[in-house]
Amino acid sequence: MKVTIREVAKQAGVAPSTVSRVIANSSRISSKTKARVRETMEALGYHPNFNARNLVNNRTNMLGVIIPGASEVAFQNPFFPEVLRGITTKAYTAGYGLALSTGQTDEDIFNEVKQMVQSCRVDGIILLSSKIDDQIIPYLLEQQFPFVLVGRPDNIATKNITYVNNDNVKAAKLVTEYLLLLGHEAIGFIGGQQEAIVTVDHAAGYEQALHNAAIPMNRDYSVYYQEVLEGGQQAVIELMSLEKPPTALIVADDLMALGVLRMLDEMQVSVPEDISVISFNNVMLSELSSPPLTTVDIHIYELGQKATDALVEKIQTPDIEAKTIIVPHRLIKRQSCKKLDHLAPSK
Amino acid sequence: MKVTIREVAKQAGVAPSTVSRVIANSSRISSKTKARVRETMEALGYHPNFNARNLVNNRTNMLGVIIPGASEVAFQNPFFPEVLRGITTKAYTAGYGLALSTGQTDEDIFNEVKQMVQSCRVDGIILLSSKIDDQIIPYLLEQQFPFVLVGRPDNIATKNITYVNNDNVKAAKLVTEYLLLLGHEAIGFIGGQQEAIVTVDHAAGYEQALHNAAIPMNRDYSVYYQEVLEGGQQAVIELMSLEKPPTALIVADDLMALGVLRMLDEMQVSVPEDISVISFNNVMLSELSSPPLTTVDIHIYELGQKATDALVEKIQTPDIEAKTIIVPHRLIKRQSCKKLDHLAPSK
DNA sequence: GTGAAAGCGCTAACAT
DNA sequence: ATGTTAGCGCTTTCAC
Repeated sequence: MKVTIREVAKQAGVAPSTVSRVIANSSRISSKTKARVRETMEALGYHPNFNARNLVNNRTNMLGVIIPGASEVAFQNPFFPEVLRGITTKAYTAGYGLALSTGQTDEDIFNEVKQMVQSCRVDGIILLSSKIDDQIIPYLLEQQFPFVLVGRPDNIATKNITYVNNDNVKAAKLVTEYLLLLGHEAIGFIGGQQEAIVTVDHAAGYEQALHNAAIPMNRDYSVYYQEVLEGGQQAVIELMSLEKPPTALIVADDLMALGVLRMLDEMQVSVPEDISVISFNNVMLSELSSPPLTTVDIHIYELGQKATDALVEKIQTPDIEAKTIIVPHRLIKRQSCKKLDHLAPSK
Repeated sequence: MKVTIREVAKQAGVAPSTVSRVIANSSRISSKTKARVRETMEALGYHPNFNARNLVNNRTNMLGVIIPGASEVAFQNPFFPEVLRGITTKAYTAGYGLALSTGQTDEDIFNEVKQMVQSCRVDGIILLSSKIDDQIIPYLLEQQFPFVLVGRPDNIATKNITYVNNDNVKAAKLVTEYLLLLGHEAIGFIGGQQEAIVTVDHAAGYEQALHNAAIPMNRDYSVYYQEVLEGGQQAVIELMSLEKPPTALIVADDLMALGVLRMLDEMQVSVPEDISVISFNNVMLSELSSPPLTTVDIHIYELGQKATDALVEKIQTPDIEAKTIIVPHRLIKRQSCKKLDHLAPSK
């Protein structure tokens, strides 16, 4: 059936070990033999058996990519395809294949990770965003298995974790300060799922900015929704029915912001005239909404690339020390925010 | 380092083969031994070595997923994450892992496919959408390697290809007829990349409908763009600057339609009052645009699921004959289409 | 510079 | 019902 190293050897009149050395391009094989062997490999259509190599080398040249929570849900958000793009390009150039997690529940996924690790399916793992009380990270640490995290660990103090993240606290602070500068004080905060670390960080940045501006926190102004699209819509209902509704909204994610815009539109509240909206991620679609969204570009693609680079490095240099890579963010001003009216010159 | 089958055997006082049989849950092992062996496996933290198994079994329990063209570009479109979701769930329940292609150029990808096949990296392959003159399919056929195609083969007559598709001709016809019913005759067609089979089918359906309605084709009304977002925008410029611009637009994809809406908005052309827009896919976002898009739901998620089911079946029953699975489509009427004014009762 | 042989961890005859 | 043994296809000492 499949052509093996022995047949190549026989055909080329050398020993199997020689063929193996040719594959590895060993320096102690005469270029003449190399040429001859390569020729027969070509002629016979030889391809090394991946599993046999893996078995003896204890390597797979595969990277595991763990999509958190339900990939079911995750894939609804352009964040994941976008990191995947970044991962993909770097994995390709580094010569690694990608194995995707398929589990839907946290438990399934944890089992998959164990599988990948224990059964030598992958050489390293990329964890896409972490949640509070995650059990995967401690496990990987204990196993001393190479991995990188996109996002940050629950407890920053935890040593030996290489992660690639944005400074989400600062980004949220920036966004809040921007709205404050525009004269808004009643600023609503629509966060993503509460267990997500990014949500925690966003909330922290938001609070810091308000605190620095000496604006008292209004608990009613902070709401959290897991569902991206419906979440945005429900959040608007919740916030806009307050006695004193906010004049500006910080939204966890562009997609969620689209839901927000939609609901606002239905309520005949116009953006940015009646209310300002700002969000995070700068997903491709954010410039296509009406109005185009003011948002924070977090360079998702780069997160994926940097994570992959770091992982490959870690695999190839096991003793390398853990790194923290912070990808910068950037405020993209478009048309969804406006100075609060009573501050406008016309007043 | 890792604990092997021998150690479990020794520890449990049995032969390695017995342990192997316990793993396979062979019926000819006493339940007493099974229990004992399982216990020691647990105690020692044994996990079977994936590569060793693969080597002897010639299976990998992995499915290759080939993202066409540049995954770079592909991932910008929600279509791929969405099929992936479908694939993911079914792969998980069937006990298969997923290996993603990472190549960016057609050539890279073709090499990856060859790798996957020749080096026994995967048991089967899912091809996500096909192009004209694709070289992968002939190769896979020649190798007699299990694969399914999402989309349809270039030449339907080609035998032995299992594929999962929509009836895109019919869908495009439906859409055109719907617009005709609304009184539109000047109907623009904004297609995706011309080499994509889906584009060819869409164009065919569009032409059929016009033909049946005895409306002469206006060549200027058909334009093709590869880029999803900018493509939509450019297409609008091209079509709207015609002497007699269309009163309705058929757009290859929801995302592209968002680009179309955006540009129309900039031109102060209002949808659906001034022009009707209809598209394909019913991606989650399509109901969030303003106005919400009338579109054809092609059940992308189901395409992924069905494809995976078919592939798994094919792997497990190699001699099964090729199937064609057509996933039904459905017109989702929202607010982007309207009766042409001169037909309205007020006229 | 090249060959012979052992072994990676597992499974599947073939014994018993 | 369980043990023995021979490989799967490759790499890698160790000889020469």
